[in-house]
Amino acid sequence: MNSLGETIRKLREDKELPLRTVAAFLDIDQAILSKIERGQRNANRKQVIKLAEFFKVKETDLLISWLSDKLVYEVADEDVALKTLQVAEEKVKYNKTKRK
Amino acid sequence: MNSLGETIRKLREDKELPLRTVAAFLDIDQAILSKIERGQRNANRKQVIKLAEFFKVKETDLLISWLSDKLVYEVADEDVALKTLQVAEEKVKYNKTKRK
DNA sequence: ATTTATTTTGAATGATTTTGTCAAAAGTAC
DNA sequence: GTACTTTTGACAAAATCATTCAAAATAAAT
Repeated sequence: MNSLGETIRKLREDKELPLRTVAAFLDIDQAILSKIERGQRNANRKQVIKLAEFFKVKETDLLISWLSDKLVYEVADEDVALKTLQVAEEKVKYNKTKRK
Repeated sequence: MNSLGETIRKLREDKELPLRTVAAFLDIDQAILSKIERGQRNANRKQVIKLAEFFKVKETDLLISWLSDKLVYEVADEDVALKTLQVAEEKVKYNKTKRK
């Protein structure tokens, strides 16, 4: 249930790699990676995919972690956060059946 | 389970009001309202609140509808959409307990 | 069917947000 | 202390988003 940032920081530290190394692989400045790891910046899809490749973890897992972070952020200061997520879920389910 | 746009279009048509009238109340161009009703543009919070006032419906209901639309949009083309929403839900729940 | 009212579209513009770079400051380990 | 890593914040470029406007399309009324 960790954020993407926490997840990749742990992966990186377990391998004892500096930000520099991972950032180079992603082709971004290490400052950005630092911010991503601490949840100060959002990664983009390409970066998430490359991170999965780099750390050899399931791409889908990382994508879900990343996307759900974005959703949580979007409803963060709403007291209707939970309700909103539940309604969104129903809408997605409904769209699924509807589409063809 | 309707989108915000569908909801307010119905409200407006039931009262047989032109876009112009509602748009004037919101202090926006009618073109924008037209787009909002058809889901081509996102409303902002202030507009949603004014819409609730105008149509005399529960502000919270409209806000949830609006916010959930945004979430659905964000995960729309993901095949992990549902999973993502569920994970987001867990994260929100977790944050709730954590935050004192 | 012509006129009138309403709605939709899209191009242009402006504002805001996002994304990134860089260099200096802060922190860690030796 | 020095060397290395991480964090910070100012700044610029790019991308996204909101808005306006006028014209085109649609619908309604007579």
